[in-house]
Amino acid sequence: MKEQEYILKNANSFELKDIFDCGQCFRWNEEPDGSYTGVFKGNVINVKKIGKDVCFKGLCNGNIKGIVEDYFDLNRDYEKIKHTLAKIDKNMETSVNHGSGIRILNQDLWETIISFIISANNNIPRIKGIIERISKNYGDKIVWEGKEYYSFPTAKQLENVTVEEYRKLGLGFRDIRLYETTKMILDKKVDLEKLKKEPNTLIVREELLKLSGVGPKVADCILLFSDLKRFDVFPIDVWVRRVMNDLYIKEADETKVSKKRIETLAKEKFGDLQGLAQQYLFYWRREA
DNA sequence: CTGCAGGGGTAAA
DNA sequence: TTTACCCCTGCA
Repeated sequence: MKEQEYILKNANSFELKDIFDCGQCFRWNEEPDGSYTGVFKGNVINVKKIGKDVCFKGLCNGNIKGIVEDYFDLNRDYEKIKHTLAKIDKNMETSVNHGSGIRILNQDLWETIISFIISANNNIPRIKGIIERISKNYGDKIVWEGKEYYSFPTAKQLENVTVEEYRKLGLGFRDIRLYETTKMILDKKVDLEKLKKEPNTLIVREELLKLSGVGPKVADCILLFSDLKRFDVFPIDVWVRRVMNDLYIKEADETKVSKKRIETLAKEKFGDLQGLAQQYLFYWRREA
């Protein structure tokens, strides 16, 4: 672990609030100076926006430039993506403008699976608290600038954690799901390394659905927000259902709209960019 | 202060 | 297709 710094000059499509508040991640916290500090893949990084430049600094287990280029998806042309989406219709133009600084992070697959299992029927403050407690109890301590941080535990580190211990950390009915999924992954009933190599999104999705606590919505979130990085998925939660109904379907009762109908609509409207479209729409609607 | 609905879904009936 | 599920928060 080495203290390092990297400055990305003249960044476009990169706003801290948009990236960290758009619902994709749970381990970034705002500092008094407006920067954010987070722990990912064993690194502790602080990100600060200075004018149009982005300053990354922290403790890294490799070269910081490579690490943040990968994690923050810096090599993808978001300007082009936004332009394409904004041309679809007025709604997309508005939502893309609202979340113009969004980047879809390449988060660790294992951590993303566990995090989104915890997210089921739950709210963000509580999800963040649970993940923090899991990390503090079972992850590795990292000290940087006098403060303690904890890496997200590996599957191996959770191997002997009991359902009761999870319950004490506030997981509620998700305790058994975490326990079973950890076991399935350790036993390679679902092989995460194989998943990363599988090009067919539908096959990966089927595999993820085998995990306890992973249903359609959580599976799609994992596909989109982890380093599996699939944009041809459309996670449908209450907010996305709401925004899609308000903009395009206009049923009196949005809960009556079938998932199938929303999925079909998303595919024909947004095609292979539907995952990104979902994120702009979701973020826009939730903040409205 | 007590009571109760509901939250970024899943699994079982 | 409907319902219960743990825990916390907001609000009547």
